Amino acid sequence: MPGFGGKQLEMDGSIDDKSEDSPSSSGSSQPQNLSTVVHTITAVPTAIPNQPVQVQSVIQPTQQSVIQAAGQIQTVQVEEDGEGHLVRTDPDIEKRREILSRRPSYRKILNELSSAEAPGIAKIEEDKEEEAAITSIQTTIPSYVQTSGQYGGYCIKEPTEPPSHQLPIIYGPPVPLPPARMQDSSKVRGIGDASQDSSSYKKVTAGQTIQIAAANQNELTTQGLQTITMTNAGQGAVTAAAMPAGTTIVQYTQGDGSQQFVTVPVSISPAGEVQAYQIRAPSSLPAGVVMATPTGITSPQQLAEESARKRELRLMKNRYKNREAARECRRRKKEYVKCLETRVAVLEQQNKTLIEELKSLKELYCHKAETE
DNA sequence: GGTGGCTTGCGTCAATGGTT
DNA sequence: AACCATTGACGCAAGCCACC
Repeated sequence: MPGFGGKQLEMDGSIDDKSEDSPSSSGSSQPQNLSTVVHTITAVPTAIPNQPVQVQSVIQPTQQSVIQAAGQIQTVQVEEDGEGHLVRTDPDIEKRREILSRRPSYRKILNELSSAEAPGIAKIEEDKEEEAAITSIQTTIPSYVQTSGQYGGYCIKEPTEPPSHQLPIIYGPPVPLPPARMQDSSKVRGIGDASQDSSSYKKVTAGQTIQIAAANQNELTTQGLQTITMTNAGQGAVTAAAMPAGTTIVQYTQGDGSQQFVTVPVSISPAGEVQAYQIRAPSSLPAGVVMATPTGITSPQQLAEESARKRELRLMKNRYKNREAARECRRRKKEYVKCLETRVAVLEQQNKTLIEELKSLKELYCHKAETE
């Protein structure tokens, strides 16, 4: 961190470099979120021992500024000029202001701390290379496809971290599992949170017929879906679970035997018929996820259902990535907290040392005064 | 043993700001 | 505008510990 090793102020860089009484004379050029300037005044001795203090005169508490902006504290160097003014010596003030205008991230903060502070503190690493090398995700076949048992749903195993562009995302409804399998419930996630009402999910048992008709047959042969062949109910491989808001997850088997799922807004008639929908695979969706768009939506209810379906699709898309992101975020946060704790320990130790030094100097002074 | 409180970690969603 | 990265908030589950 720039400024370590010298007399430091924790501030946002908005100290006026020369003005006497109006430290905010440069405020007009500051980002708007720096408006909450705290004119608390304190000095922070450097955390790095053996570094020369650059300010010769003792800076009184009233001459120092701590300015917090957007939750981020920046440390800069200042020196006192001959007239008792604080003069900032940090050369790239503008850069700092730019940085401060952004939302702080644990990665940035910790990296700044690490780069300038203790060499022992490791930087938060960028994305590891091995993550890009992982290419597959294990999936298990839905239990209600594998067996004719009473429990529907399927498990998703994620032993590795596939890159998003290769992720064959497979989603499914919440799974009511027998007690013996509930021990693994943390790995069983479906569309919607487990906390959501699963009563609206229903299983279409083998033997029922589900027809999904494409408005344009070419729609099924675009965007990498050339190999799709639906297995029909006669093979017992087509299942559907009605989602909230009238959408439905349809699972089917491709020609190569792999499982695929389609979310469609479906109203299944008592006769088991399904309305016709366009099926397409937008490029924005991960591999393995196709989107079905109902044709001729007119009523507000249908619009609401459509928006709910779109929302679910969006959440589907983001779920896996965000899971990984949350892990990383938590890891960075922990590292950041550890770093802060280390820094606190260093500063406490230094404070002790300074107090001792002050004591001995006082004693020396008193002793000298007595002898004179 | 079992029960309740606490901590920790995880997955998910939403909000926000940056990037393309 | 759409997409992406980051992070706070929330709920849940598991582990731990003290207490009964």
